[in-house]
Amino acid sequence: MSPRRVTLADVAKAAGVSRTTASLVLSGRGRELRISQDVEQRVLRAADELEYRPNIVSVGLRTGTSRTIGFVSDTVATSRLAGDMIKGALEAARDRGFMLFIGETEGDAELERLLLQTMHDRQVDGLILASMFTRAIKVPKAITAAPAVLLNALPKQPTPLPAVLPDEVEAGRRAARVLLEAGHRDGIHLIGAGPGLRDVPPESVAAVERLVGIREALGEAGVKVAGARTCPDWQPEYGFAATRDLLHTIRPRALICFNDRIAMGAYQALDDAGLKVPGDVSVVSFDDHPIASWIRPTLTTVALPHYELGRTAVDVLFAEIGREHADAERVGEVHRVPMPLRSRESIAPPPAD
Amino acid sequence: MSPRRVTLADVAKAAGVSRTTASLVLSGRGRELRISQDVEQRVLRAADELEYRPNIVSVGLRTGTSRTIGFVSDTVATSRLAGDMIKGALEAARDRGFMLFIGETEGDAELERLLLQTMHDRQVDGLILASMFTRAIKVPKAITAAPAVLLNALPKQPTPLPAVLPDEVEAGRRAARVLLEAGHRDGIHLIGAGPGLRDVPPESVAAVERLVGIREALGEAGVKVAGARTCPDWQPEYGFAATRDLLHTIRPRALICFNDRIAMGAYQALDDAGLKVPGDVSVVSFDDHPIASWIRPTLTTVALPHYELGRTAVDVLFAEIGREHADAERVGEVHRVPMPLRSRESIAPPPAD
DNA sequence: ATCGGGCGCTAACCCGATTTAGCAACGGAC
DNA sequence: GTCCGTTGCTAAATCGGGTTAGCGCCCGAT
Repeated sequence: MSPRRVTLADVAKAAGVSRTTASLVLSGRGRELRISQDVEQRVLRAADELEYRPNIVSVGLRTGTSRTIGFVSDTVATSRLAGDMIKGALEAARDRGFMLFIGETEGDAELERLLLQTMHDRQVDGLILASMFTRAIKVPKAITAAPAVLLNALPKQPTPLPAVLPDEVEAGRRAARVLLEAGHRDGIHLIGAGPGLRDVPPESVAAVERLVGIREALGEAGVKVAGARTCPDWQPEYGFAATRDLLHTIRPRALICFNDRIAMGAYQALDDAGLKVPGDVSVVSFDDHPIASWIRPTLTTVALPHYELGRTAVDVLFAEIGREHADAERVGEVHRVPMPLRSRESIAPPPAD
Repeated sequence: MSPRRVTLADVAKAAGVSRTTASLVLSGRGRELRISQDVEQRVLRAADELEYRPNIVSVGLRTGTSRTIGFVSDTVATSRLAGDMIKGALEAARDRGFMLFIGETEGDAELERLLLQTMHDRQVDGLILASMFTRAIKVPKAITAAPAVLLNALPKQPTPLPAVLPDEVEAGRRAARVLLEAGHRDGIHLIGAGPGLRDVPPESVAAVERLVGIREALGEAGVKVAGARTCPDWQPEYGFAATRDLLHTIRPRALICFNDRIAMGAYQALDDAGLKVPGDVSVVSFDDHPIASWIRPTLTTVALPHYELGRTAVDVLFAEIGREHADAERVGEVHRVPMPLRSRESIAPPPAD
């Protein structure tokens, strides 16, 4: 159907030189290997006229490199939350002329093994092992065959793999400070986790770290958390239930919700109770999910920098690929990506009594 | 760092046969080419013991096939809406031992050209050209080098490429019928598009087709659309504004919103006006965006079958790959994937006057 | 004894590039 | 005139498989 691809041999013939010479010129090593200007020009012109493009599969076979990286996740591509992570990785890879293989394991270890194998069969130059939610994962043994980076995940056992994560602790501080700066000192309640560092959903690294940051910032200001309700899952209905229950006992001045979906549930409960955001109650949250700008009033939230996370993972991976010798003893550094604050309408000074 | 991969030569040596023989046995052609049981067993055992896995890059070079398909979209991976499309494609491809290259063009034709080229350089066996929103696209010339399928997109000019699309017309009928079945005959208003077929956002195929279906189903029942408001963009704020304006003039009995984000805005406007869903006003919508089950009352909506769309695209693509000769004269069929109704709480019989 | 034919396997070429080793031609020094 | 060093290029091996053509062997038939 399509005309045969132009190969290096075609270019060489058109330029009247050997394949070797054509290869040398096109790989830029012509100068150092004393190819004459004349020949160089002929090769370049021929390649240009024939619209020659090297067959990457062939190069891959010879050099063992494929200009491809594998992006393996539990459910990142799928989940609508972290699509930007892929986008960041995609663009960073593209900047270097690399393509991305995408694979999903859905948490299945066997599937993960198979997927990593398939990627190695295709000679990927590196791997990004991503998790939808920040959490500690068991690093599969099969991964050691190529440079790799953990994205949004921490290794359960120490490994030489670097990890890229959002700076959740600083995010927690940031959320707390927003309230402090608006003048809040009393009646600050947490919805989703806390008050203790063990009162968190299982496996949620983000919960613990956000909590640490919140308590740190409030503590420095001499402010105490007035109360906290955990949610078994960070979904709107649990945020709604937790807030409704809270309102039965007390009237808060401000809520720190552990994510935007919880905040959405909280909005509904506040609305039911006839309380206005932010006039009666200020709300700050985390993630910057799209709904944060859809609900009314729009929600102030500390954003998960998905795009930057993806980009950073690729950058770190390329540093890893560039590294000469993998040192099995080395413990991978942890790169923290800042979580920016998105200031919107849900915060006001506390109501005068 | 990692020990060298086991190659076919290693297996052959371990089994005490030639590479040819090993290749024949492992590709299953041993029987027809009269390899003895004994040798066959030796080769299989050696391959097993050495954990031999064929190098797909090498196979690709020889056979011109890469067991890989390219998924090129404007912003599908990115956008949180259609991640399931990728998931469906991913799983369907995996079922056949294929991997997915992901690429995004962001609507840039030059980027698209480059991306398709890069994919061809990697010998992809087929391409899926996907669009975030259903729309007519200009099919790039570069695509003809491999079998391809349009996903969620229609070609502007006739092409031999098949297309996979959601069945929006039937979805429109379905939405209308839900209201009819609940007893609604009057006061049905459209938010987002209509009443005329030209009253739609630019380039939106979905709007036109949904509208066709809605008018068809209502028409068959002898019911007239009471009114309609277009929205320049299908976002919550426009749905809110359109509904608020509508409520200034009239009190509707039911709303057909053209997507869930518009419906979310409509909910807010109804709430502001003190109207209850579904007691005062029933609401039906399209897409089954996650918020449809987050807002209260939960929203009845006709779902975009993203997962199925992705799967179907891959299935159609494989049929295309299997096809012997590409017939340039053929006009690609259009495959319509049903949009299922998600019945929730937002519909009730019209209030008794 | 010779020939023909089926059986069981392998040598050798191919895919499209990179890379190593080395060859021919030329010029200058002795 | 010989030797040596440069210059400018190429033959050939290589990556890891798939595939074609055909080789040796044994057996039965002539």
